[in-house]
Amino acid sequence: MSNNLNIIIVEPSAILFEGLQVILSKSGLKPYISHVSAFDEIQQLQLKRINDIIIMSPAFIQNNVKQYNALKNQFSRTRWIAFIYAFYEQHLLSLFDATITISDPTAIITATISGLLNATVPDTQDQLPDIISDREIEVLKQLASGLSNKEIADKLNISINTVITHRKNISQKTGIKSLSGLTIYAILKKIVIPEDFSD
Amino acid sequence: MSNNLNIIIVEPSAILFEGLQVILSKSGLKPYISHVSAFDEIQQLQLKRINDIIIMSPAFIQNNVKQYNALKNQFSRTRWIAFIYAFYEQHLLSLFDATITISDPTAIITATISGLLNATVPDTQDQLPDIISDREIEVLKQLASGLSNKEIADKLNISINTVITHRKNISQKTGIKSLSGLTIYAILKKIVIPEDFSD
DNA sequence: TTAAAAATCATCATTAATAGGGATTGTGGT
DNA sequence: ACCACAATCCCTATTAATGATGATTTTTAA
Repeated sequence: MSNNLNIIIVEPSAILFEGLQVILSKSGLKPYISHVSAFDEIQQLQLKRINDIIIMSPAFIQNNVKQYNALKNQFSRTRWIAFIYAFYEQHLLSLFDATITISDPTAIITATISGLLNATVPDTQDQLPDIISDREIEVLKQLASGLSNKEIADKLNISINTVITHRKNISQKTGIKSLSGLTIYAILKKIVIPEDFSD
Repeated sequence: MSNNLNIIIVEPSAILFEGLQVILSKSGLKPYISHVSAFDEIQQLQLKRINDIIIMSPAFIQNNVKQYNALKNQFSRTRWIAFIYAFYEQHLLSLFDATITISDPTAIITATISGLLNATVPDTQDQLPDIISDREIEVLKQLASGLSNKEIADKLNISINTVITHRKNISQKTGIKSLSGLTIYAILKKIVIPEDFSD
């Protein structure tokens, strides 16, 4: 088995890419590092070896899990490392083989990658269940944005009864009954972004 | 005026420090860069020149605004740049002279620093006002946790009328009427933490 | 080609919340 | 002593939301 380690960093931020590159270069793993800025560029790559590692933010796959799973199947020997600098849900992180955090010291990062290289390839093919439907997400979004059932009905051009039904289904599926709970759920699911409401 | 730029990066993350250092080195500003890991270490530094720049996360001053303001007074010629890789409230960011985001490209970062060096020193001494009272915060917390007016009344051992009044006052002070809006406000003000509701 | 979801709409009774208004007591500051 | 504000309480009318139950029409996946 060839020994040269090939790391692809998928990261639009110059700071993060450069920082990771420096840390990895210092690690003693002597990796060949390449850089792509966008998730879509991964498809153009040729990844066939067990020593291929992709490091990227879970943000890329957040609304793209299907495409990610397809890529994982296509590049079955590749190891995928989540590079975390914000909160992500556990089920998203569980789709990766390992995680690196922005605050990890060099030693931990090196150990994480070494650990991956020595480990056997796991084939847990967890699928994260997108519990709630597209329309329900739309309703939840409006809900978390502060609109009343009536306002949502008007905005989405549906009857208020439909909104109420959607809402009931959302509550049933998530087990969350309170509006504030649903709002927090919407934030955690990145259906709404708190920053957008700074006024 | 001496021309040598002195940048102190206050950043515990090795990745972020290294990344910033690479970007800054590439910038053409030819800075002398030093590294401290903790906020407290700033006090030990000797900063007297107008070409001293501190780059650090707003997280350091979040619960420490007084100490930060004291340092700003002590090192009055120093420029302070917020290094952002998470959401921070505007009033916190306004305490800085400039901001750098993790996703900023090299050119923007260079321009930000150059801009600071050419600008006159502003002396806006904003203090962040805590608009809502202790009891109101308590009510808001319960509200954002999903309790109804009645439940809050029972939990805090007050009448439901009092809860409603508190709530009215909160809405009046913040200008936010919807429960979801108040929930987001509570999250932004760190009155509740979304991660605590992962169930 | 079916069966299972998703998306739509509805009624009725009950409970919760909102928008007004007003009131008392205590405390900290000038 | 006075003012501002926090914290407490109350009322009424109106609007909004919930729970329970039911149904039809599209989509989607096996």
